[in-house]
Amino acid sequence: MTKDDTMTIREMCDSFDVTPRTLRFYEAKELLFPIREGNKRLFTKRDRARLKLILRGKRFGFTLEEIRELLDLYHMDDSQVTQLSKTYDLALRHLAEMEAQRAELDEAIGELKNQIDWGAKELARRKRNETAA
Amino acid sequence: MTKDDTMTIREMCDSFDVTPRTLRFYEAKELLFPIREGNKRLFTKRDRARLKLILRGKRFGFTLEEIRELLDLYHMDDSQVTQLSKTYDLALRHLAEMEAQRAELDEAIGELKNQIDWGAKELARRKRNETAA
DNA sequence: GCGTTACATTACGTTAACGTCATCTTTCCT
DNA sequence: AGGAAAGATGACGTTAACGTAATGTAACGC
Repeated sequence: MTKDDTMTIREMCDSFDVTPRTLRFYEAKELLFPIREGNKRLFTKRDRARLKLILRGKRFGFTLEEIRELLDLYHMDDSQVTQLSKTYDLALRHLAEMEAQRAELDEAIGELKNQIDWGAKELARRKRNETAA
Repeated sequence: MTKDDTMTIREMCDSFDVTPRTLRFYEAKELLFPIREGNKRLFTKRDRARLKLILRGKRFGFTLEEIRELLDLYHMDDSQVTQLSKTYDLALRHLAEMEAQRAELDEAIGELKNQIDWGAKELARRKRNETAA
């Protein structure tokens, strides 16, 4: 990482385990805004923060478009505050969605554990029978 | 639902809020196994249980292929127990993945709440300034 | 000087998960 | 009988999120 706190595309790829194509794609979709030095991209701290959120959002099953809208909340400067309340509503909806997701995840984990217990017993039973035979 | 506990494709669609195309697609992918009466599909209780799990899995971001493998654990009869330990391992991996997902989800919810609080304060500040002006 | 990286742009290809016709039976109603 | 209604099959279309190949250029090592 250079002294001016920017990273090349390769450094970004190594840090976040993504391909160059992905970063260029995200720029085209206006999720990232690397500055240019000549024609080379330089990714700022802001880009890195955004990318972290993008990758997290993806793991939760949000689309890039949904993520793009949410990112505005995290990186809003004074000049954009006009849109704040709209974004604020969006964030609340996402929060509700995520908490519902967590509730269902808890339930699913419980059920899966039950099945695994059943599987464990089943394995034990088979072993007994083998030994007995 | 008929007396023999089966449902037509339409009843399934209404119950689970999916399209006929989706159910036929899942059958083609061997996720569901409706029986046939003439050429009409009849979905059993087992199909309904599987569909519920399929839709849940999708909400958690699993692919249909991943889900298909997991379904075997939930619907294993004695004749299939040979593959049990393989499926058991798979289930354990999925469980680990889901618990990791929950941990990250908790963190993300926390951060999002912070941002929302910031947004709420920002809105309040703007309102004060408007009133003051 | 010049070859090898490192990066760029352009453009066509790919996979998953269905959507959307178009065209046929089967069945039920009047 | 005859015409909707429900369901089936087959095939092509669509979107998201990149992959991949072709081609071009700028800087760096020796």
